[in-house]
Amino acid sequence: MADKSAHKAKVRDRILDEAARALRSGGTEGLSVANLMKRAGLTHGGFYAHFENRDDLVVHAVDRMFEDSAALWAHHLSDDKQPADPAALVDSYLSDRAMRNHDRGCPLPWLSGEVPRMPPAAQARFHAAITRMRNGFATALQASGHDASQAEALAASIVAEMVGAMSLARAMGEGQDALALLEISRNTIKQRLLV
Amino acid sequence: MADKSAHKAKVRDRILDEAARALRSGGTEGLSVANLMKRAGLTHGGFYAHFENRDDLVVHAVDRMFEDSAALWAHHLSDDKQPADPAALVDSYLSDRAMRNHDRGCPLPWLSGEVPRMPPAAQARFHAAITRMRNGFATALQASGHDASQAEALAASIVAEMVGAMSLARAMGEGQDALALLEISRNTIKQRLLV
DNA sequence: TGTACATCAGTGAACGCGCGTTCACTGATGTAC
DNA sequence: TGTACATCAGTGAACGCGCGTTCACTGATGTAC
Repeated sequence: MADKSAHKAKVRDRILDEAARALRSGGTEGLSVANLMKRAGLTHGGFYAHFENRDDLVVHAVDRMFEDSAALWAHHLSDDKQPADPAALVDSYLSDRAMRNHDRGCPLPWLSGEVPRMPPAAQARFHAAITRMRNGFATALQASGHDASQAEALAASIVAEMVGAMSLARAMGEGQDALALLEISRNTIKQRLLV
Repeated sequence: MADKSAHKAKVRDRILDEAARALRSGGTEGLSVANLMKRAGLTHGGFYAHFENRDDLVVHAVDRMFEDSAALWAHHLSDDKQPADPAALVDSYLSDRAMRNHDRGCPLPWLSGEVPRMPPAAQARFHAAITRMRNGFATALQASGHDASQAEALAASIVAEMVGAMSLARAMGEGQDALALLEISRNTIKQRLLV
């Protein structure tokens, strides 16, 4: 029994992992049940042993996406072991690598426009994730010497610029112009980080 | 003959207008030929008298969207009649009204994530439109006293923040928090506009 | 001016296809005795 | 320990549906004489 349910949890995990990647690179509408199950090495009928329906999957896949990107952020935010490093976070978020890795990292630049068409529970996850990002960045700003009064507004503004710059880089086709735009934003934001 | 082709052009225009609105609020995948033609008061079969296929429509609808939003921008950029007013442009771009009007205005915050899945010709339109926005804003900055050397980078950074702030506002559900985020970005950007 | 013909925007039935979902089934695994 | 039974993850055929596209047609309009 224990073995059986552990196996099931593992398979569900694999499906969610594939779903989170497919969602990022194909959008909500680009993710089909049959395709997803094939990617996970199963047939489509088995899907309903793991999820109530397609919407249920989308909600959990959105959760998974934000867990992944929260882990990336955690590297640069302060905890017991290390001090906060907002500049490194900016460099990482707006890196050439992050632009090219469509199926990893923060989904906001790719999926924001589709949020209003997602199931309500998934929309709530986006709201929560954005709030978490803003708060995390604001805390890091305070830890590196910014006034509490301005840290919140500066964090919101910078998070907006990061998401927008990455959106535009992708919309420009990820070529030379896109790389140049990312560099401009990295530099401009790091300038704004100076106390 | 003249009457007939004038009529056809008018109908095509109506289809494109509906398509541009549907594209903004429903995304590329949300726009179906049958639905669109019904909105335009026609049956789906007639579609192919006006467009080669669905991709052809998408390309022209993207053109139409950017024509619409270029007209909005023109109000605030310098020409023979008026001086440039970048602050007014920012207020207008990030207004509560712009957030709520899903089917009008600049499509970048809604559609950037879908660009890689659009027909190549439509992708090229996005690239061109982004370049036009950046250049227009940079010119306005120079006209209001910024050094040529920094105007370009500042324009790119501000355009990114505007697109990102509007993306996030929509992704947050357009409620109180979204409005607050827009206000923060408006204020932060206008601060950055000061020479 | 009136008639016969040509054009072509628009109609609506039909197509093949992929979608989300259902369901009777299979067969490996865990449990009871 | 060995056997009989129950469970249930996963299979694969089938469903109804909306999609993009095709095509034979209709009927209003423009042209030729």
